[in-house]
Amino acid sequence: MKSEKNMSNLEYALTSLNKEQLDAVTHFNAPLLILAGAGAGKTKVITTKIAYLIEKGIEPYKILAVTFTNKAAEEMKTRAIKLNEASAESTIRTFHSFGAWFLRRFYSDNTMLSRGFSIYDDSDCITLLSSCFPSTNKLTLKQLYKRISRAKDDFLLPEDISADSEYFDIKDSYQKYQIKLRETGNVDFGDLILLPTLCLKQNPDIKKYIQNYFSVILVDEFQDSNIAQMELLKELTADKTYLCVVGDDDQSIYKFRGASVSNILSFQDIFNNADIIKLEKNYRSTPQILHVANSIIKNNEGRLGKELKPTQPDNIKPILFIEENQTMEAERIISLISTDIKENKTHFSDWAILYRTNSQSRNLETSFLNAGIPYKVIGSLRFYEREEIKDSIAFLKLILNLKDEVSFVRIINKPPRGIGEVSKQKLTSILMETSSSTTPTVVPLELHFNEDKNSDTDIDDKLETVLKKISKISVSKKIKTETEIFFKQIFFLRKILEKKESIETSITLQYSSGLSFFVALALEVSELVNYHHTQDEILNTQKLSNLQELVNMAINYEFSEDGLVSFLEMLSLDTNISVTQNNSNDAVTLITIHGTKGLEFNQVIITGLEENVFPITRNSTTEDIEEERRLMYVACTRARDRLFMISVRMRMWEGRASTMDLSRFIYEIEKDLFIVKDNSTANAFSKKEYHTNENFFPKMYSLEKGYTQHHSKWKKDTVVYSDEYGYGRITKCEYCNEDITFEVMFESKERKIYFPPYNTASLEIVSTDE
DNA sequence: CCCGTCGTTATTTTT
DNA sequence: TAACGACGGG
Repeated sequence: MKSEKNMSNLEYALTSLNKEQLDAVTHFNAPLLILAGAGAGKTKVITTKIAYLIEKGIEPYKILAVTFTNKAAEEMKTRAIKLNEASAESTIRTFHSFGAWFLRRFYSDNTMLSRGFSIYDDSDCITLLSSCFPSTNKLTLKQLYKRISRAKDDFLLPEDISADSEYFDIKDSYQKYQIKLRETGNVDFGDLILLPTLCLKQNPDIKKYIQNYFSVILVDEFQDSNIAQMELLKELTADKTYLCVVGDDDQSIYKFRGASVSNILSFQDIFNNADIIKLEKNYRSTPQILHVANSIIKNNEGRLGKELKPTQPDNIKPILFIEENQTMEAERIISLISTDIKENKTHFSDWAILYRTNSQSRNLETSFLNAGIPYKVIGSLRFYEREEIKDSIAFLKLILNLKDEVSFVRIINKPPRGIGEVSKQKLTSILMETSSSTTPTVVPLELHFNEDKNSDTDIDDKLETVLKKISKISVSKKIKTETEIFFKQIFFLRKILEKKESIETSITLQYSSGLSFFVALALEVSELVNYHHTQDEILNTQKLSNLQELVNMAINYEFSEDGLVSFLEMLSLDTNISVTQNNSNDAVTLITIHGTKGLEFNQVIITGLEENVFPITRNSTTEDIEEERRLMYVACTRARDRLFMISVRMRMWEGRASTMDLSRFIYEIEKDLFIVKDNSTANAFSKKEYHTNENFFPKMYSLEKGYTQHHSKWKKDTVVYSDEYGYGRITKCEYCNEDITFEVMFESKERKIYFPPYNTASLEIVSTDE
């Protein structure tokens, strides 16, 4: 029996829908394509539909909903649960995380995947390629990787590529790469779609099982799906499966990544008797904003054709500011935001600043810092792409999968152990070679349910084998010793992870508080903390605090092998972790237009509206321009209340100051639909004041010397004060030889992990309870 | 093998 | 401009 509250939530949601939306929600039995314009209540329809289907008797676990971004999946889940708690049991994931879920569930030795396989990101893959083709330069490898990825998006395996294919020239390299990738036991992004699809095609039993398992499949942002994803969808869908996809051809902005709008166009051909419902009423933006958006997008040829119809009350017309340079651009933004907050008492978080390329966020950040405006940058300097984070992740990955060559090469000489390129080569060729002499299969031939995790051979035996191998390699004694120590560290941590109690050392781990302690311990043992700490002092960087952030992120994961696997999976798939300044919730959002898909803001400022910046026109075809135009359309339709656009006359671009032309998109907007404020006079310069004060940032840490006596200093129940988080109490201490790691629960309810002396400089002891 | 210096090059967009 | 790679001396 569902609780009354849920019933009424759903009922309320149903009554708030318009006719088309209600039709879409209650539609069943035939496949359904929903064509929904921006702001037409797409997410509302999908989430209500999930709740509705459950209400009508569909078992929640039988519902699969896929999206393209983690943010969207997250949002969908929360909203569906709000309407019906039972939908917590539904599978709501991104396409890629569904693929990972599938592969882990149907893991088998025959796939050549390691049990705890990890996901190589682009740069990992390029590293792998360079080990396949050592003499090829980076740029060529990058392009090669791009094309291999496209081939995977198009659902093409090396052996499928015929002489007349556009991919024929990369056939052999692709083959070699794929074999090498299988040898590492890991996967790339493309494999996350490709391998499950192949698995289903080749294993009728699994296909039957999974088609039976999911009886409803919902897909959001369908316009961004590629051929391989469509192929996967076909495999997942049986005749009796109810399939419903939602998309908007005008918002297709991922063609460069292999997305194919043909999926929408041919939907009715592939899925027979499919119905189509159009949602054209826009509930998000003012009429003035929609007029601008419509007048831009209508310049595209080859649309399915639909126009957003406004429902919101009138507001002011969008305004275009023309400024002298990028400094003035930033100042214009700051003045818009701060006057509005003063006069209308709006919040920083109402505002989003949109740009075409991540690099454009830099200018804005420095100006915001100087003006004291809180902001968060989504994406840009990807957290997980930072050197110290990648190092740590590589080490953790290696604990799970010894065959991970890319991670091994990355980490074996960090901190510097005197192992250079030549020795690395020798080590990898011996250590990473696959145990059996069987030629690796590119394609998984047979998968079975991963129910019994066959207890692998004894860990100590494995270590013995590795040590024996090392002893035979022709490298210096010093390197041998270092490598041995390295692997002993790995195996030691592996044992801790598996909670093999046989190790009686001075360790008293409580196996609590999630994965954080394990991550902290791994960073200590690997000496990465020590190393990056020293680097911080030399380079005046903040690597250590990033490492701490990584440790803290692990707190919600289970302290187990599975916990580590999911933690690493999240880090590879959830790439848009935001970097917040001032630790404030009320902050302006800085984001690329691609990143805003599915989001909405009260106030939107689109920056850099200049030719070659937006649209970017480097060897671009009409098709590319049309995609840029759709991007502009997405940008405009993010705004609820007000839309601002900024264009500058002069911009630092590609290393030099260049004179810019107004974006062609500006000329496409009919004149009376927007207001122009041109501030680009020569005297605009006189107002300019540069703030290039290098000493603006206080030193983050005044580091204590003396590495001893941490045991007695940091004890359970000690009350501490941190500049950043306020007052807190030490809730847990864990010891490993000389090292101590402890957890602080702050009054703000935030939990943080500390590993003295590295990150305790800003922590003061207030009192000890004794 | 390590690290510093000099010269080159770069800006799409992301799972 | 700044960030990164190639190269050479220690």
